[in-house]
Amino acid sequence: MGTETVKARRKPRADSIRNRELLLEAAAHVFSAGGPQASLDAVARQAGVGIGTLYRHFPTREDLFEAVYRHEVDHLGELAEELARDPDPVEALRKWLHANVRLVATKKGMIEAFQLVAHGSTELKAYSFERLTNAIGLLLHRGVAEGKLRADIAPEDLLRTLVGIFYSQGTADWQPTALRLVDIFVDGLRKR
Amino acid sequence: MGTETVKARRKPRADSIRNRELLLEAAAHVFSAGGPQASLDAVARQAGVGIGTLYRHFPTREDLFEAVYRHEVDHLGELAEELARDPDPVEALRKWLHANVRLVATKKGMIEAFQLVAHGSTELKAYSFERLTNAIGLLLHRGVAEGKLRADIAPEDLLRTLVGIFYSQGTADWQPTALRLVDIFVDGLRKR
DNA sequence: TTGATAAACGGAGGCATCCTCCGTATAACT
DNA sequence: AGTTATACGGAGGATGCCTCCGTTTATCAA
Repeated sequence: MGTETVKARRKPRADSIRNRELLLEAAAHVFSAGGPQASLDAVARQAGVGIGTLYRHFPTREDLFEAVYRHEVDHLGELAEELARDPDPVEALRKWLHANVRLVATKKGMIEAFQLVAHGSTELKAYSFERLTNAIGLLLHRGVAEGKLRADIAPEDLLRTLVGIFYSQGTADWQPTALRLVDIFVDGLRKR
Repeated sequence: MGTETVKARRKPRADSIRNRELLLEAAAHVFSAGGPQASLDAVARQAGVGIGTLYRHFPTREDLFEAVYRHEVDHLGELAEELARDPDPVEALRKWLHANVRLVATKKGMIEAFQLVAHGSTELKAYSFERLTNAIGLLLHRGVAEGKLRADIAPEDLLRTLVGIFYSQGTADWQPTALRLVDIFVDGLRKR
């Protein structure tokens, strides 16, 4: 009795971690261009790894979708932390929102993939919502503290507005409009 | 000058028309079970025609989706015209709404396909909306004329309510709930 | 360092699906 | 009954899916 049940686990191999990263970047690229039904062989090729490696990391297409999505959300979160050190808080907020527009524009094919996977995982939705809300909160907070932004808007509201701007837009050539709407909105947030 | 520019076109071949119909029915069946990514070979097999015939009628998968959708909408329209001759107008309305629930339930896989194609064709959306609104109007009108139904509801409102009932339902086992909601609603429409 | 070994890698291969192409069949017309 | 426009079927080459396993390599203990 009382045998060692906790296996002393090795730390993950460096190549494994690296390949996972390569795959996520390649997948974002390929799905952006080809939509959700793009070839997984193409993803592996783009990443420069074997197809077996792809399947080991992401057994199903949905697993890959989900991981890519998380990855992108995390990127936005990190970008917010970076921009939080920008000297001009209003400009920082504007930049971050623009990054969102650019992301959605570039990754149009990916969005469809997300809609497919989002149906399943509410956990994923909750995670994204929280992560993005925090990112916005970070940027808003500084602006308010420095007296440059109005204090009466919650991060959730801003996020929902952003989503609304994306959602209401049709397919073609919506990007300039979305950027304009974002600018107008940010301008409205400015404290006079 | 003035040469005959209008070619005297033969009337379409009977087998062509028949095969088209067979394909649409087979497609509804196969997509219902297998979702939007179901094999087109399977559709042709189910219809009992060659794969070449399928591709001649519907060059792309989306063409097939769209045609199947139109076909189903037309079915609902025809059903409404049939039910309009039912002696009991309230019962007729109830039957028609139930047919809608059953359609959506049976053709769950198809719904996903529609969402994919609906993004593209607003023309299709407009067509469906009009056709279904007319169907409802037909059924409502008789009930109102005979003093069996309240007069203060527009066909569009009923259609939107129906869509709402479908949309708000989750995935599993929603059908009984939807039927119950429809019944409650129809009961509410009854003139006391 | 140097094995030992758990962990990860690559890609061949078998099977499914896609879609084109063209020889054959047949319905519509005369 | 003959002609011809039109449609049919399905073989076949290309591509994609996913598993399986022999090979490679990073980690760890000595």
